[in-house]
Amino acid sequence: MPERTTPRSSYHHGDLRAQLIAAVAELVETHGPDGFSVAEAARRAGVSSAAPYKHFKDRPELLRAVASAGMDRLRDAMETAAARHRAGSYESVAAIGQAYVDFARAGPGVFRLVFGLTEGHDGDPHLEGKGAACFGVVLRAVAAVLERSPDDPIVRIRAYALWTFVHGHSFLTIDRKTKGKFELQDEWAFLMQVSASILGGH
Amino acid sequence: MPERTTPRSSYHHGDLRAQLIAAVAELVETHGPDGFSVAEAARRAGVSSAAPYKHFKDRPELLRAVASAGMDRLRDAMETAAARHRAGSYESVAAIGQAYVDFARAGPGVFRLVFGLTEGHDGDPHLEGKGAACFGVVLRAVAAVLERSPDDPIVRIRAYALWTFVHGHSFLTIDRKTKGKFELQDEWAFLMQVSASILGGH
DNA sequence: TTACATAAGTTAGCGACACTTACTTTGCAA
DNA sequence: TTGCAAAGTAAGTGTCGCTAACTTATGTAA
Repeated sequence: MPERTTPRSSYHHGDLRAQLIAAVAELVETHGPDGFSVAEAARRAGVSSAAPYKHFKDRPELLRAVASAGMDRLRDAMETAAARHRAGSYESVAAIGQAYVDFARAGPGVFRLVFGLTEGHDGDPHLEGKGAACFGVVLRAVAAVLERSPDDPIVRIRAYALWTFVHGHSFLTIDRKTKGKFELQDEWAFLMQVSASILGGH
Repeated sequence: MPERTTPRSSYHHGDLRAQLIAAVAELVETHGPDGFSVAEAARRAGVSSAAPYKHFKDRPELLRAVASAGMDRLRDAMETAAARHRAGSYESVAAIGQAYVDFARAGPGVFRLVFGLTEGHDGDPHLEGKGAACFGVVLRAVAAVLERSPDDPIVRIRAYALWTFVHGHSFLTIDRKTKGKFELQDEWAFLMQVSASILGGH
């Protein structure tokens, strides 16, 4: 466990904000969302325990920044995954779902943070905007399949149905509630089948 | 905000364990999972801050007890809901889902606790058993619809698909990510449609 | 180049909390 | 009645969140 990633030569750190976010993301992953402390993150970045408060108002704001960064990575992963398939194909939709699940599996702590943070942080417009952007990726993919506008209610409700499915599967997966019900290749088949079933439904 | 529910007459409390669990459940609901403190719970129960440690090893064990009690209530609600409909009907399955969502909406904090606790509390056999019992309710209902054994792989996978759907919808609902996509009566129709679609699928 | 406002660090300290230890009160069983 | 274990208390330790007051570096304007 590295006490400090890059030893500091000067009085000023230069990259503290980003390093704090990274440290917290790591801590959340290993010690759980409540098992992290601002002090410990500061220690890892090699600064005093008061330094973080020059960059973040308080502990929740730091957590929110981690969640925000996580959402950026999630949206990026979804977009990349979708782009690997023909627009309008079931595969493109399933791939988005696969990226979602993979993201959750790769960082359960951050994933939980991203989707469990609305608790005390109600209605942060910044975070809500990023959430909407993520949903937008799904909307566009579904719209392409159905050959309709992303604003069409039918598109929205089917996209939502897909989202709930994938979201639930992700959560149950990282909570280990699945207990060997699915193997890796089965998961892709599962996602494809669900996508087709929801998008092809009458 | 009541400082103490039932004033204590004797030195011994008599019902501290249960009152602590109730106090924590309330605190989790209002202040979030990390916004509660053992000290505050003790204060509400009218005892010293050291008293809880006569009943619970540490903070996580107290949280686990709250989650465990929550799971009991959830399973009970699911069973009650299922019993209100004919065994083998789609309604019985949808009703289980509705009970699940209602439970989440009624107590988002506890719900999140129940399904987010596997984080640091990996593999508590007690909790896992209760989780399996909840899934058992779904399994039996699905088995009745499909007229197969609850151990049949087909039953298990369809029950799992339903679970992911309802679970995802619950989470997105309490996270307010739905933003007026569904009204109350629409939700029942949604659950019925999904149940029929998954259980009636080829 | 130099002056200086400001950004970004520091130490010191307060109150709260998790948890321990040692002590006290009480109910119950022999 | 006595004695013991269960269940409470008070006091203390180390950590944490956060603030206040201070110091150091940096970029800009004269």
